[in-house]
Order: sequence, then C-alpha cells, then structure tokens
Amino acid sequence: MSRRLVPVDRRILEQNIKARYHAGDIGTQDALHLFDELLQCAGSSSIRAINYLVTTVGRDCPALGVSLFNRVASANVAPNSITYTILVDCCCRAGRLDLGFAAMGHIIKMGFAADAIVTFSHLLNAICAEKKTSYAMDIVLRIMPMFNCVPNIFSYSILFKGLCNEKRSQEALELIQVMVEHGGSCQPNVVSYSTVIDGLLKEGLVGKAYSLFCEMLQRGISPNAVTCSSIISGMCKAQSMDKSEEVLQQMLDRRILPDVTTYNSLIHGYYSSGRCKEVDRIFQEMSRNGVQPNIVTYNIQMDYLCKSGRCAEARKIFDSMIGLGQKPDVTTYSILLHGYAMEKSFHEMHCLIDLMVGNGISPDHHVYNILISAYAKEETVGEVMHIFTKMRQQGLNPNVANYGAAVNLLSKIGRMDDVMSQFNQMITEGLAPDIIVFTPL
DNA sequence: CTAGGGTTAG
Repeated sequence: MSRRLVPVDRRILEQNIKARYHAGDIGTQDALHLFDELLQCAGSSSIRAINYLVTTVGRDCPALGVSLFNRVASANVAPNSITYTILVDCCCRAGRLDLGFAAMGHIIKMGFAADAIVTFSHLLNAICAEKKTSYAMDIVLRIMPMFNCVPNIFSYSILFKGLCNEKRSQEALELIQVMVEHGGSCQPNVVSYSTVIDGLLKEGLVGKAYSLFCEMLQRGISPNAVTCSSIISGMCKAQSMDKSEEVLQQMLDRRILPDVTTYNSLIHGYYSSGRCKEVDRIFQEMSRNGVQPNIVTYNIQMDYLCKSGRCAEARKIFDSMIGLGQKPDVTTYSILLHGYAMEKSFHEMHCLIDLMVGNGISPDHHVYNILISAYAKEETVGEVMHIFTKMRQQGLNPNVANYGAAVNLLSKIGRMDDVMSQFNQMITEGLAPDIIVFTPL
C-alpha cells in the first residue's frame, strides 16, 4: 500500500461521516462501527469526524461517549476544545460530575477556557441539578471571569432556574436587579424574567412576581406563552381562577397564542377548585383553537377522577390513550396506581405494575411510595421492607418521602426500635429528614 | 452547541 493512498481513504471516510452527521443519518451502532474504522487510519485531520461520532454516541449513551474519548486519547489523535466540551457533557449526563471537572481542568490547562462558554453551561447544569447553585454562582461570578470566559445569558439562566429550584427565588430576583443596575452587556431577557416570575409564584410571592412582571414590560421585553402560562399557573395555585381567566384574555388580546401547557394549567386549576363545568368549557375552547390534549392533559383528568373515587372512568381514559397512540408515562401509571391504592385494590395494583414494566417503564420513587403507603396502611411491615429491598436492587435509593412513609407506619404500630433504625439508615445515606420524618420521634 | 411554563407519592 502506498503512503499516499491511506490519507485519501481517510479523507473520504471523514467526509462521509461529516455528511451523514449533518443529515442526521448516523445511529449509535453505525457511529461505533465508523469510530472503529476511523481510529485505525486516523491522523491529526480526523478530530472533527471523531467529534461527530462521539457526539452521536454520547447523545444516546453518555457513559459510552466517555469511553470513546479514552480511546481517542490513547490513539494518535489530539483532542481539541470541542472534543473536551462533548466529554464534559457526557460526564455530566452520566452522573460523573467529578470527571466533568477533571475534563474542564484539561481545557483550562490547554488555554481554551475563554472559549469554553458552552462547556461551562453543561457543568453549571449538572452542579445545579445537585442543588449546589451557590457553587454554580461562584463559578459564574468569579471563576469564569478569572479565565476570561464572559458569562452569557445562558449561564445566568441556569443560575436563575437553580436558585428557584432551591426555593431561593428572592436571590434570583436580586441577581436580576444586579445585572440591570450593573448595565453590562448581558441583560436579562424574556427567559430570565419568566424563570424568576415562575419561581416567585411557586413560593407564593405573588406581589413580588407582579412587580417583576411590570418591570419586564417597562424594559420593553414582551411576555410570551411561557411567561403567561407561568402566571396563569401561579394564579390557579393561589385559587384565583378569575385572575387566571383575565391573564388568558390578555394573552388573546396581545395575540400570544395559548398552547397545551396554558390550557393544562387552567384545567388543573378548575379541577382543583371542583369546577368541572369550567373544565368542559376549557376543553371546548382548546378544540376551537386547534390545540390537542396531550399526555399531561389526560394525566390531570385521570388524577381528578381517581381522587373523586372514579377509578373505573380513569381506567377508561387510560385504555383509550393507548388506542389513540398517546403512550402512558410513569406519571400516568402513578396516578392510576394511587387511585387503586385508595380503593385498596391490591390485585389491580399488581396487574398495573406488571403492565407498566411490560411496557418498558421502570417504577420510580413515586410508584414505590404509593406501594409503601398502601402496605403501611394495612400495617404489613414485611411487605414494606420488601419494597425497600426491591428499590435498592433496582439501583434506586429510597428518598425522604419513602422513609417518611415507613417511619410513620412503624411508629404507629409502636416499633420504635425499627423507627430509629430506619431513621439512622436515612441519615447514613446522606438524606436530610424533613418535618414528616421527625414528627413520630 | 448551552436557558424558561403544565401532571404523580409520605
């Protein structure tokens, strides 16, 4: 084989990968095969093609993306800054924030930090998902500028959402004010305002949310369907359905089209206040405006029926959903399961769990907690403990609500030694007890 | 390429 032919073959392969990537034409398996093929003849020109392949694999299976990176590193090809960005994203999505930090360390060492704005976003998302938003704030406000990486509106939005998720929406509000007063190039936009308005409303701070909304309008930023849906949802939560309707009317006046999420908020609000006639009206309005119900709409409807002791009707919706091609999700199953639990229909519960697993949906904390509570009410300790074992076998660590349900049962039947042992187990697993766990003690 | 809204459990 001549020296010249190899690079030509290689270039054809690289161009082929690039074209297929942009056409969205590579599956995970294809990518893995192409990766093997390319790595055999790869040279320094191959890194772009390698990046396409690692992106494709990592999208589907982040841990596999990380392992491909290791093979790149041991082959004779130097990763570039894009490769490291893909790596950080894969590490974070594989739940290995520690490896994400290590990769970021390489980026900084190589002097790529100033251009790593997207890489930082992946890292910030993962940090906030672990409820360490204070740390994320330090990165945005101090560490990124230290490396000449100027935080952008995405960086700040991740912080706003993280703070709101930690019920620190007032700090998010302060951060918005600081951005505005500072007058820098990065100013809050409709996403920033919507996020913080939503967070304030979820904490019941209606007045502050309203002031922020006014401030947004004054600054010439137009609300959109997301902003309005958050406000409608907040008004529903505050039992102010009339105000919700006012906001809906203002949306229509401003030509902001309500979408399925907007209508779902209203439907949930009316069900919660027991006004079913109004729900019918909203359904009609939806259909008139060409908005189709989705899985969440059905879940809301089923939840209402189950909680009104009408599981059979909820089941009819459930069965018709499958026919309509709307696949029930883990929430749908939880809702129906909870309905059966209230009826003490243990047989139906087990059939439903089997159906769920058969349809490829794994039970989550909610599902298990419905089972734990149902057995707890029957005071069958053995079954409750068995569910904990099953959860752990599935790699699902019980959460505070799961322990809460068990601790309440044990204290009710006077088994205080078992209460303490569950309590200690919970602490050992790094969980912070809440008021419900403490009450029996 | 990276950000925001609706549904479920003790």
